[in-house]
Amino acid sequence: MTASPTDERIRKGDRTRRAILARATDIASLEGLEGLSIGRLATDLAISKSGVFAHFGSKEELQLAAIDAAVAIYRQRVVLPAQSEPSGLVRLWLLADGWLAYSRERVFPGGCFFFNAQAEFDARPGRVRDALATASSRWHDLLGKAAEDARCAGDTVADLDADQLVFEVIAFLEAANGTNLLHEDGRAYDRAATAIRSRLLNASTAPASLAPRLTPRGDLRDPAA
Amino acid sequence: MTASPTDERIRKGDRTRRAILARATDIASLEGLEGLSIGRLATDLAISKSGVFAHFGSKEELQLAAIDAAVAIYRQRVVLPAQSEPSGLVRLWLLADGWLAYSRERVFPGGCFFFNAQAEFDARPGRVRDALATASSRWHDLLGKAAEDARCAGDTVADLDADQLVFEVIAFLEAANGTNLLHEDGRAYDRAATAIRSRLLNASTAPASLAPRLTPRGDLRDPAA
DNA sequence: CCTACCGATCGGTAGG
DNA sequence: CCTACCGATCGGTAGG
Repeated sequence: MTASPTDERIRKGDRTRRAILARATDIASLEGLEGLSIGRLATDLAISKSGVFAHFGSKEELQLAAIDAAVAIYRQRVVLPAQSEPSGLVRLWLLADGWLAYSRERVFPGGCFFFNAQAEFDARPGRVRDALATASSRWHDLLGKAAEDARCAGDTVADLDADQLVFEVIAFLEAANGTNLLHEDGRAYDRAATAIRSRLLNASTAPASLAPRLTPRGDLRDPAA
Repeated sequence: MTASPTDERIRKGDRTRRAILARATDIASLEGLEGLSIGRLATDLAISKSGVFAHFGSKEELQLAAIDAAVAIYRQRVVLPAQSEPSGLVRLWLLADGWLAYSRERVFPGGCFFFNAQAEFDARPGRVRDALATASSRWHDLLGKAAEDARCAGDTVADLDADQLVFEVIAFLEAANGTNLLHEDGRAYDRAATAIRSRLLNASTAPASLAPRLTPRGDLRDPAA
């Protein structure tokens, strides 16, 4: 069976929707989710304003769809690569190091999509803020689970405060992103990696054997360097 | 000599300007420096739009004036109270603890003015971004000077990396502000205070005598509690 | 500080 | 997906 004209039309609609969202997440990372305007998206993509509008129905729905799209990219880029790692502390490191690469390599041109969106909406009640808070909680929980796994496996000091550790790790990630963007200072990523490595070794019961596994991403991709 | 009509008019103009900027910094902390609109300021203050406009000449100048006003409040509230402290490490603590109080007590209703403004402008070149980068650098330098003072006085380990310590302290402050705003979680401030205290004690050559001086602000104001 | 106005852009709608 | 349109609001100006 060949594709029907209806299938074709649906597929084309999906492609347009994806193109809109790709542009929307980029713009939002640079100028904010509120700075995102339907008219500008239309101009950039050379379609009509109402053509963009029809895909979402309101600006708020567009913002929510952009958040979903950004979550999917984040999952692919930061979360998935670390999921097969069995050791909690090493998984925590891979997640953190993957996040630093995600920020440094400008997967979104304005730096971490969520960093900007959260600062923008943290004082504005509504569905957008709720969606951002949920995404943030999931990320916290993912790191928290890795820390708890490590503790249950006896890889950390018995009285490890997993929430405190996660708070500190995330603080370093966001500070690296923010400092790098505002001051164009690449050392911020090194400072964050140093701080996180130090915290993980401090929590570990076997720092000597953990240390060589906390290598930066670049070393893994290019072992000859 | 009594005040001339001209003096009177100048004084009234100053009062209006101050009222505009007080409102402007509050709005900007909640909705961003770009979300700040001249028309809305005029409505809120019950004066005409061009009346607001005349004080600044452009929206960018209004934004720059709002940053200056926020810097003055920040100085008064966070920087000055710690300046008389002779010990570098204790001064660093007082600055950090004062910052947490400034965020927690919502000196600006949307949390730290600079946290929001920096996330908003860190990817937009221009005078506003430059002013924010300068303010950020001054804050970094102020904390860095306190750390260097401590090191020169022999209060820290000899090979202390002052920039690394400052990076970590600021990371904890901003994470506390962001987490508290997005999740309405007061524990974020305790986590930041715990983390900073731990870092300072770790850097100190005399942690046992330093520890009792790293008390939270509330304890100082109400010793009976 | 005011009124009155400008062109541009905003989100959103009607009708196709 | 389109054209054509709506009221509201934006930053900014003219003239006082």
